[in-house]
Amino acid sequence: MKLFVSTFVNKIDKKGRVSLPSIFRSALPKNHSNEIILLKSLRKKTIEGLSVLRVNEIASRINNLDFFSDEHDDFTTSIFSEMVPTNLDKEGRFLLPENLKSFASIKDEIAFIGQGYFFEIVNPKTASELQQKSRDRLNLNKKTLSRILSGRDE
Amino acid sequence: MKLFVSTFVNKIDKKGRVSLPSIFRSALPKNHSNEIILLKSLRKKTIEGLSVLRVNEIASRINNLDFFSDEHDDFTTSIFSEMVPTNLDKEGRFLLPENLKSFASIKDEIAFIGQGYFFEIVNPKTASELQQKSRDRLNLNKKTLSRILSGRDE
DNA sequence: TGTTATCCCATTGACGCCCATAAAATCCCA
DNA sequence: TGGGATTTTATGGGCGTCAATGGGATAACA
Repeated sequence: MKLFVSTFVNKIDKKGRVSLPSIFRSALPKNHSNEIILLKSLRKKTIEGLSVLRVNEIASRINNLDFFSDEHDDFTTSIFSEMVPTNLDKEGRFLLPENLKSFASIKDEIAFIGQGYFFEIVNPKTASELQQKSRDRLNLNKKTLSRILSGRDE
Repeated sequence: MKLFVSTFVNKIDKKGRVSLPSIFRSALPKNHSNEIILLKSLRKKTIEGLSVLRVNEIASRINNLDFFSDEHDDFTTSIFSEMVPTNLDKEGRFLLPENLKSFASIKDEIAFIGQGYFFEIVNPKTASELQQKSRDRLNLNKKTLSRILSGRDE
């Protein structure tokens, strides 16, 4: 499946390396199968993990914005300038830079949260909190919930 | 039949494996005939079993939501991050992860309840309770029942 | 030349593959 | 249509493979 799904908790070793979960690795595009891009989330204290493919999509969306708008500048600054391209080693591990670790309050264990077209990196406790809160909010909004899950288009 | 119908109770062996009932296996799409996706139900303490096909449908519905809405985030988190893609072995068995077992109070026997386009996984006692409740509710609402069964659309 | 990143090899445990068997379902033919 | 023969299904268990992790050694870099 070419989607990032499921949740995994892995350890950070003494050298600062973490394994990207195997099924996330297999969701990366074949021609960039050992490259991911890390980015501080704009809305939460989490790190987003993106494939090269995804970054290109984001780039083209930004490209469609008016080039001279403030919005355009804000996006290019907040997003492109903050991206951290990262390579996986032969075993599928990568290094999480210190500033990103502290941004997401990550110490020695890290949770990978599949979000479909990208994934989130947080500390494990935050992961289950985020999941619980999302479920609670959806249950308050049953109409939408059943529309999505049942397939009725309205 | 390309539908999940009927109810079955199977055992979980020492290694944690369960057979997916044969006719459920034959309801899986041919190109993903040994892959199912497990998902905690958003409404009940049960597990839903989905085919890849079904997951793709759900994914595309989520994709149609406003990309920057909180609702979108809640869905990607509640659904993508909690999906458990699972492969069947050559004998048609799969592993039910511990956290899902405890979520649905499953020990060493599990009931598969056909739901048409997906199936439910619960413990056998819950299965018969659920079935009885559904029947009771339908009987209280005979008008709807006959509308559905006769095919009149209103 | 000290620090950081990558390679390479080892270990461990989980999972998938293979083979076996008994019970159940299906077939088949008189 | 009955009942034995054959196939399929559910289940059990051994074993090899792969993923996650650890750590020494080498290479890149500043």
